[in-house]
Amino acid sequence: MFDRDKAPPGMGVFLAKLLSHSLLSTEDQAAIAALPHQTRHLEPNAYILREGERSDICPVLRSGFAYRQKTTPDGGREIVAIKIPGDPLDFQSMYLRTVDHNLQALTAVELTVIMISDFERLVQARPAIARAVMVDILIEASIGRKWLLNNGRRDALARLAHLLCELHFRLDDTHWGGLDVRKMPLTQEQLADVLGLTPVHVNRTLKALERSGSIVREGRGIRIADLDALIAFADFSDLYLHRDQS
Amino acid sequence: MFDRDKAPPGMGVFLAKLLSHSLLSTEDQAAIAALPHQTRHLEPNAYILREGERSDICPVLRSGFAYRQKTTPDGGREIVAIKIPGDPLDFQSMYLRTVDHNLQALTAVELTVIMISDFERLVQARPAIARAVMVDILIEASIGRKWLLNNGRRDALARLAHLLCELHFRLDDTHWGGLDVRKMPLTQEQLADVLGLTPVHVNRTLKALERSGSIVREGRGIRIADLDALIAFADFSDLYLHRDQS
DNA sequence: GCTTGAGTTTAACCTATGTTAAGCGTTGCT
DNA sequence: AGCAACGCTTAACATAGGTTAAACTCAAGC
Repeated sequence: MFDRDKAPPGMGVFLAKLLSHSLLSTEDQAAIAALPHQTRHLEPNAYILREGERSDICPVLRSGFAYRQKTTPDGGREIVAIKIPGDPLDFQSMYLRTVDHNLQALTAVELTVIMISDFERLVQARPAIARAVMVDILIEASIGRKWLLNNGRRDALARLAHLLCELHFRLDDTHWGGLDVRKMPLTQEQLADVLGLTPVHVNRTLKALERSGSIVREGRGIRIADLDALIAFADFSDLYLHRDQS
Repeated sequence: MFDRDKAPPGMGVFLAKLLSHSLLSTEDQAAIAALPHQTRHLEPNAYILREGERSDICPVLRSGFAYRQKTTPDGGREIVAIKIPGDPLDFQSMYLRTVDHNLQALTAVELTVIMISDFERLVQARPAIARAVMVDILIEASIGRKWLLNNGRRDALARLAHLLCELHFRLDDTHWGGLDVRKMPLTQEQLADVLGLTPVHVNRTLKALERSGSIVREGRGIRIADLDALIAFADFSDLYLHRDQS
């Protein structure tokens, strides 16, 4: 799904992501591109942030996937957000003292790491960038509300279909070509942790979706075979993704 | 729980709320207090915002309770946020074109209504206020993540106990004295819509909590009788409320 | 080309929560 | 006072999804 070699250098994907929902002047864009930053590579499941920590970096996902996760004391885990290439991973620490969830690499990952202090200066100097940050945060919150609705009130089939639709459209936006690909980044166990189900039931539900013809599974990958059918199962509408801010 | 007559006039509760998590200079506070605004009274269940709408107002909850709500086409409803006196109800429309959920009065409600354009001017002129807005938004998002964890991975008892703890501490912050009161604002049906359960099961679970001695029910109200027990059931920690930004 | 281990699949059985439906307060209205 | 209406309670029954456990697949390393 994601080809590391094709990732634009430096801030490229990040800029593309911000531009997908916000307008930024050439100067704003140049200011972002000029930010001092480091690149970091992480293995799958490596922690980027831990709950309770304080963070002074602003990591951006240059390639690969990541997720936010919270756990219960008895070992339950819930994935509360999935982040795709281009996504900023933590604006929150600019404003709140402690991190309230764990942030982990889902796949092998390349991070662009900016110092919070540098980014803060940028945000203070450039209202359009401050605005883009807000928009990004608000869209993630909107996705969270949608997940809350789905996990609370829809059955396993609808939830799974909805998640696949969401990933499809989100990947579409940043021009990675949607989810019709070999490399589904989530294992069935991780899908279960997103949807609030067990891996066993995710397996059953995937089979049901496949039987319906809306998806095809190729090895461990999932390909959307009939997006309209999937949208129907999910009652999917992309309103909550706020893809229309231009 | 809330006594309308004791509400400070104008922007009082709103200021108190912002000050509970952010530092604002006397000038910032004065600028907020000086904002042109209207007062509106609404009946329980009245809509404040509807999904799909565009909004040009920034409503603040001066008294009473409100909730954000989303529905499925087959009539399922999920409450995705509960707002208490002092809470700003919609900063989002300053940044996003359309509203992605419904916002309704839970009880009878007094709103302080500011024009978005006025508030926007304030935010642009005063970085500390912009910051306070961000903090408020981020804390709501953090609460959403916690709900996602609870609804996905904990049983009915833990979820209900957790919600009661949360309301207790949130009401504590804005000095309404916590939740040991006669007037629980949520009906059992509404509790069910928060927790992703059915009203029948909420009833069973309330009885179980009462049998355990951690709560006492007086008429339709709930009083917390043993906060520590409730905290234990819920595995509650207030970290996610970010009550420590001072 | 064998082994290993992570991930998937399947099956049999279990339970927390949902469903339906009826009866029971309170509260507020006339 | 009497009556709606809304919310609460209870019970009997149903089921989506959980649990456990074993077997299977297949890519990666040796």
